[in-house]
This record gives sequence, C-alpha cells and structure tokens, in this order.
Amino acid sequence: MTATPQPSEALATAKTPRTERGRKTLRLILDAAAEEFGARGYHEGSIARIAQRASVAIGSFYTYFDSKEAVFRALVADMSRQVREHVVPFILAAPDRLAGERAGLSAYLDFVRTHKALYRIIDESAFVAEDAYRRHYVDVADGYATSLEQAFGRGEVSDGDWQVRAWAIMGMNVFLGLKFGVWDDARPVEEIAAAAHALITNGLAPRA
Amino acid sequence: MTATPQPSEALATAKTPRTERGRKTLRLILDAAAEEFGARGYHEGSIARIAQRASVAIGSFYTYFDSKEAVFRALVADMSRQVREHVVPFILAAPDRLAGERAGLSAYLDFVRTHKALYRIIDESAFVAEDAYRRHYVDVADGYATSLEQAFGRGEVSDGDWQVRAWAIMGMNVFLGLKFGVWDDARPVEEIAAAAHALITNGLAPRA
DNA sequence: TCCAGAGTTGAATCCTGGTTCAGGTTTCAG
DNA sequence: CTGAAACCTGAACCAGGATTCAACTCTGGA
Repeated sequence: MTATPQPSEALATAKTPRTERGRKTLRLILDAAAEEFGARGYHEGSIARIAQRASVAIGSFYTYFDSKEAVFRALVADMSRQVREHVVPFILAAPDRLAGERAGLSAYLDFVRTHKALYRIIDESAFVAEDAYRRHYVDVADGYATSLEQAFGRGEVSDGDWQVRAWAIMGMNVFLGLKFGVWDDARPVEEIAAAAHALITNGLAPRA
Repeated sequence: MTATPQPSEALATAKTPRTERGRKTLRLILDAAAEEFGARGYHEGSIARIAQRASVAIGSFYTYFDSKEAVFRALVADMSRQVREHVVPFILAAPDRLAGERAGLSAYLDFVRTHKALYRIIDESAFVAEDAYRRHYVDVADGYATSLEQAFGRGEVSDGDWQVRAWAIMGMNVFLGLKFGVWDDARPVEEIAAAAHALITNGLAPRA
C-alpha cells in the first residue's frame, strides 16, 4: 500500500541489510508483503506472490526474513506505528482532551478509509501473532489512560476508572472504524466523529 | 466446550442427518469442532483432530460438512446465537435501558470468561468467513439501535444518532470483553460493568 | 583495481493436512 | 424380515506453498 518510510528502528539482527541495495530491497519486500497480506490475509497470502510483487526472487525474501510469520510481525509493528503517527498529532493540536477525542476519531477514520488493508493486518495479528496484537492495543490503551488522567488534572474530564474508560473508548473507535471506515464509507467522517463525541461527552442519559 | 443444545435450525440440506444416530454424530462433531477451533484457531485446527475428538472417522466428518470452512461457518452461527440467548434476558429483565446496559455487560463478561474459546471463534470468523462475521455484528448492532430508539421513546435516553451509538457501544463491550474477560479476569465483572455504565450514562464531561 | 562479503536467483525438496473413495455396517419403513 | 438408504471407516491421494541451497553477481572499502 503505502511506502514504508523507514522499516522502523529494526534493532540490527543478522538479517539487517548492510548496503544501500539491501535496504532498498528490504523496503520493497515489506511493502509488497503489506499489499499481499492486506489483500489476501495471512493464510491466503503467499511468499511467492510477495516476492513477485516485489520483483524479487523467493530466495531474497529469506535473506531478510526468517519466515512468513516474521514478515507479518514486522508489518504489524510498522502499521501500529503508522496509525499512531497519523492520529496523535491531531489529538495534540486540539484545544482540550474532548475536542482532541473528536479530532482523533476523524483522523483515525480518514486513515482507515485510505488504508483498509493495513487495518486488516493489525486485526488479523490477533490470530497470527497474539503477542504483537496485544502489545499494540495495550500500548494504545495505556497511552489513552494516561492522557485522560492528565486531562482530569486540567479539569477537562470527570474522575473515573481510567483503564475501563480507555478500553471502552478504544473499542468504540475501533468498531466505528470498522463499520464506518472499512465497511461503509458513505457518511462523512465528521458526522460520525460528531455523534461519537456527543456520546463520549454527555453519555446517553436524558437531558436534565 | 459447551454441548450445543440444538445444532440450530439448520434448514435441511442434503447433509442433514435423517436418523437419530446421525443427529447424535453431528452434535459430536460440532462440539469437537468448537473445542478444536477454540483451542487452536481455524488454520491450526485440523479435521483429523476434530474427528478424533469426536471419536469418529474422518470420512464421517464429510458426511455432515462439505469442507473445513463449512463447519466453521456453522459454528459461528451457533455461537452467535448462544451469546445472544445468554445476554438478552438480562437486558430485558432490567427496569430501564441504561440499567439493562449494565446488566447486559455483566452477563456478557461472565459469558466470555466461561467461554473464551467461543469468543475466539467469532472473532476469527472475520478472516475466515467475513460475511458470517458481518452478519453477526450487523444483527447485534441493529438490535441495539432499535432497542435504544425505543428507550428514547420512553424517555430513558437522550436523542441521538442510533447507528453510531449502537456501533460505539457494541465496540466498547467487545473490547471490554476482550480485555477484562479473555485477557484479564482478575477484576470482578460488576466493577467493570459499573464503570462502563457510568461512562455510557454521563460521558466524560466534568461534573457541572 | 581487487576481492570478501552482501545480495540474488529460482528450481527442487518436503511436508502438512484437506478431501476422496471403495468398501463395510446399521437403521428402519414397508 | 428385508433391502435400500443412511452412516461409518481410514488409508491413500494430492495440491499448495513454505523453506532450502548451491551457484552467481554486485558493492564498497582498502
């Protein structure tokens, strides 16, 4: 899908490319893998096709990755980073946490709509690389919880159970992303974000 | 895992058992499949092992299902039904919709904690049988939306975007189920449900 | 310029596991 | 009782696809 800016700060292993040519090939393979897995899913996706998409021989694939699962893991880490890098700035730019929530959801839905394949990869990691999946969501949730608690310190949100709130809001966003991002992109993201924002801010209780 | 009460109202196909013996075997296979897929996941799970768990020959499996995917689909439909049958009564028994939301989440978390494998099956269906997965969530969401709208009619909740709300709340529950049901069952379900209830009812806005 | 190491190549190997099938055995309506 | 339909059995077949490997070509530092 999208070209991977830097194949992440991959802590040099034996398979880390040492020359310019190598780095270029690695990037090619990583992008090809994202396309392949995004389109066919992990189990339907094949190394042969990844190599083909990357215009590289099968053997070259194994110069950079130990196995099919290894690329997949590398990909998950990469996607995870990309999503955050895209969304976080919007949250930070907002005047307060609740406005940030809304801006963040908008940005997230945008990202999902333009990267449907990547979305699938992260989701599928739950069954291919549970630990990577868990790490992704636990990271996000913890960031969320901290951020909310700080907002509480500034009087922007009420007191409450930060962990539960973080997971709840995260789940909300993920499902809205699935429904209104991946499956159905007819409605404008702003509209969805606004409705969700209203729900998160005031809840369902009838107006007093 | 749990014995399947009735292999659902399977609309008689060519593979539908015609004798008592047949029905019994089908149930055996279905339950064995639930165990196998629950424990190993779809791709790791094998027909041979399913047959073994059911104490049945591989060939018998194919007497009742056309393929590996076919059992899996049958299973998803069955689980989907089971979850709803377990949770809905709690919601209906509650005095009002918001209390029902809380009771429903409690019941859901309970169910998840005692059926972790089944939970996994539904989730994995997203990649094995997208349509079945979609159907499951769309059904639940629609039920939710309708229910909320009726509650609005009774003055129990404020007005709003029913679809967005339904998907948001559903996502919330699913993620809370994942985090506090499957991954971490240390905290009492009531506590989680209470916190979530507070969030859904009043939102995050600071107390006026 | 030179060459050791870094990269590249793709046919061949290997293995897993879904699916088939050719015979039995059991059930049950008539 | 009886035979046709239902069921059961599990070894054998086979396709798909991950991984290996031995021979070859670039790259870049000295």
